[in-house]
Amino acid sequence: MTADALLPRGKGRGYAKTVQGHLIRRYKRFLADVVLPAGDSAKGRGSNSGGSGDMAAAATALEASGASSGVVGNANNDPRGGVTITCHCPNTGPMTGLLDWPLSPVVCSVSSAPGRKYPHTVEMLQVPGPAHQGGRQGPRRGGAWVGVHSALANQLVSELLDRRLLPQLGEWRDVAREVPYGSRGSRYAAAAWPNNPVVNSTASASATGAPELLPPPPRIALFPDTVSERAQRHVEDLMEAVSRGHEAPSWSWGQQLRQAVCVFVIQRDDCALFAPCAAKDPVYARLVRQLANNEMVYRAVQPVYALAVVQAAAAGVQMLALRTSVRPPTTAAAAVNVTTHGDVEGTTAPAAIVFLGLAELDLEYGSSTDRSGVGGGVLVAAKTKRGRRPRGQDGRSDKTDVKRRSKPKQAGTALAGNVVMAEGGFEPLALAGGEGPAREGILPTSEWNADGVLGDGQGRRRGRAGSR
DNA sequence: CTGAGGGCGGGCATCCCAAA
DNA sequence: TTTGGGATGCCCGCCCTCAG
Repeated sequence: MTADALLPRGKGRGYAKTVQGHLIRRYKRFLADVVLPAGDSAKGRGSNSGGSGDMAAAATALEASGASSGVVGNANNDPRGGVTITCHCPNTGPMTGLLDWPLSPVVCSVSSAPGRKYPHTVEMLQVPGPAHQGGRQGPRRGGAWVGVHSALANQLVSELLDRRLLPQLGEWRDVAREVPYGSRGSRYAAAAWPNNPVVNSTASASATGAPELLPPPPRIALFPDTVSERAQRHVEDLMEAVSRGHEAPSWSWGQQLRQAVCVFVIQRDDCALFAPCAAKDPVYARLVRQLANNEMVYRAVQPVYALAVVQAAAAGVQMLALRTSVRPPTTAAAAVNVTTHGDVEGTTAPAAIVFLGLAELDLEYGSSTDRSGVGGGVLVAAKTKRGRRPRGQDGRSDKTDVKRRSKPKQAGTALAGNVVMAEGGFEPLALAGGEGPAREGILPTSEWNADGVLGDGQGRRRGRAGSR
């Protein structure tokens, strides 16, 4: 296995200073309140410093007081023994499964960039270890660190291309970043040219759902953890690229695209598998599955699921899942020399994220196994319950309008484990478990309710922070 | 070099309609 | 008239690209 210390470096994303604390709450999408040990406040500290003792004391005080809410400012003295600050939380998703426990340990970077309202950025969060998966014990030890910074995935792929750490893509000479592609103007993390023309679409995947649903072995990292129109658009663009021989984009030095790669970056090291999350976004899962079924290339470098490899063809979209280990800069593990391969020399920490190699893909999770269509609900373009005409041109007054109308909840019909796609006829998708091959640790579809979440109705609420 | 604008998508206040 | 709930659209902070 290859272990290569990667980010932070380059593109101004270094962690010159970090602080460790405990997450109080995440709210307003991009904000989070974090309590720091007394004395740490907003100054930050060098990446090699410690301070876990003070932090634990602050956490203990918080636990004793039962703190879980309360409005705080940007760096206020907290009467419970610590200092509470407001941080920027650069994750666009609901962070499903990561916010289920109070006072999770977090690592924040401290930026000196002028103009920032909140200098702290939440970079990673620790989830419970196996001994705590069944409860809500608060601060815990030994759990996995999970990277929550979505933009790191793009940077990671770019850096892997720079350092020739993805031999599965063949050979390439030039690399372009943030390349626009497709008729809808999507941007992609990187493109490599020539030898093997490549478009990379990256997605940051974290284990979705309550962790107790995904016990080891094996844990499965699922993506997306919400309905993501953007993720669907990326997959569609890649499919279009390989199926139609898309005209040469501006970054391709005049050559036509022939190969596309969809890269998933798993920002945690406790997941052995990656799978598209049909439960959260059945449309996206269907598209990912089409990449394999359309006789496009699907290469599982670790061929655990040979049935997926069968779908490989001469040319098409390649699916890659990258395992990474996210580590606080203060840990000893991040400060050691790590082994690399090829022409890359060993790197010394501070490492925020370590590339471990490729993860196994499981495209059969969420695949179609039941074509009876029984119990399905119409997902796409469901008519509103009251027949109200949407305002604006094309019936779409803004982007959120589109997003909301695609939500399964508005279909008005219980999904009951199967989702019927309105376009292209009926195509039931068996969600977790279902009629398909049972996967240990995954709840059967009978446990899912009409929203496609846990049967007790708690899953939706658990997956959201700052709900009303 | 600087400023404008787009993208990200859930939160939230408000509007609006159907049913009681 | 009241109530409940779906629909609507702005807001949030940061990063990046592009135009001037």
